[in-house]
Amino acid sequence: MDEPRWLDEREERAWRGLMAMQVDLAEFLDRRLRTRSGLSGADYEVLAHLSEAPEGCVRPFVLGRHLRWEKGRLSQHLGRMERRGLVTRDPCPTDQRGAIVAITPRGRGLIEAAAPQHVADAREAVVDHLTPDQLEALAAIGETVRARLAALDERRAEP
Amino acid sequence: MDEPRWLDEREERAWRGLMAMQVDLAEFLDRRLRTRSGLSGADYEVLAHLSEAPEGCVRPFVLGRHLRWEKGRLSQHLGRMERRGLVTRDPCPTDQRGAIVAITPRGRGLIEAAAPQHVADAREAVVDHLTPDQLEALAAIGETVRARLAALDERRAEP
DNA sequence: CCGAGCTGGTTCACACGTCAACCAGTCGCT
DNA sequence: AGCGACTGGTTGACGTGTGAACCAGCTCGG
Repeated sequence: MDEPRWLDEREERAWRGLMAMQVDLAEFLDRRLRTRSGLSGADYEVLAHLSEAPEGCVRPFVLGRHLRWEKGRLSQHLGRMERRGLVTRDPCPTDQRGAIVAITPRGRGLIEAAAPQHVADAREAVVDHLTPDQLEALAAIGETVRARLAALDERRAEP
Repeated sequence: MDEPRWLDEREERAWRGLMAMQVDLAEFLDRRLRTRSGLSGADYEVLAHLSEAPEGCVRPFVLGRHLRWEKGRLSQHLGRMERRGLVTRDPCPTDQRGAIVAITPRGRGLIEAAAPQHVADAREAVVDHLTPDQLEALAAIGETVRARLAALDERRAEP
């Protein structure tokens, strides 16, 4: 276990580049979203899902599965969004313990205004400045890494 | 402004891949660090910088510049780290208003144990599973994106 | 039909980040 | 020397994420 195998120069550049890009990009996107639309990244994801759902309403646990959020987080975030009038929560008629979240007109208005802006941000920061080859490479890398992480997660789940 | 220009399929794959990888990877690294070393990502970065400094001590504002953290954040985080005995804060002899942060033996022990683990995590999740070409591509992409973000930031700074 | 266990949700305590206000010490200009 | 601007740092309010405890309703085997 005391055989570190440090990164060589190429690996170091790639790794540091990835980490730095990750931080800067997340910060940029979140700030843009927040200042232009008054939404956080989390708000955006919730509203995006909700706006695509038929009738604009979903059971929270379904939302949680898609977003891969813990239920506590989701519950709290929905509470805040409800307070801001982006979303409503009503008791579910078919399951007495459950709820049903619906997007409000206000929420829909915000997400519909925010979405094109967000895409423009993605273009401005990343997409429009990479070559087709780089886009392909990025997609492949994302694929690979996510597969690795999923495998590592599974192995942890069933010892 | 109502000309969205949505992403085509290639762009969409790359963008979604990047976003998903970003979330999963951050979560993975942070969890590994936390469960194996009891350190958060933020702790790790602070201790890494401190352990590389001569004498193991630095002025907070220097630390802040390198990490690109806001000063409030840094101050609070150092407070928490001090409470946990990872770090000490003493008044600076040459500047009466300032402080000087030093890593404790306990902090040094933790970071020295954590660092090889962290590199191993980086390998396990990413580095070891990409080809040299992909590593090059990743470095170049990171470079490009960071340059873009820096340019966008500058433009905001001086209208 | 009834109790054990599961599931959907909420809540609490805590760690963390941002922003703005604030304080004291330092610097620069006259 | 003195005053205003700047700088290093702390603090408080608030939004957000994690983990665990908790509760009510559902479900399934005996």
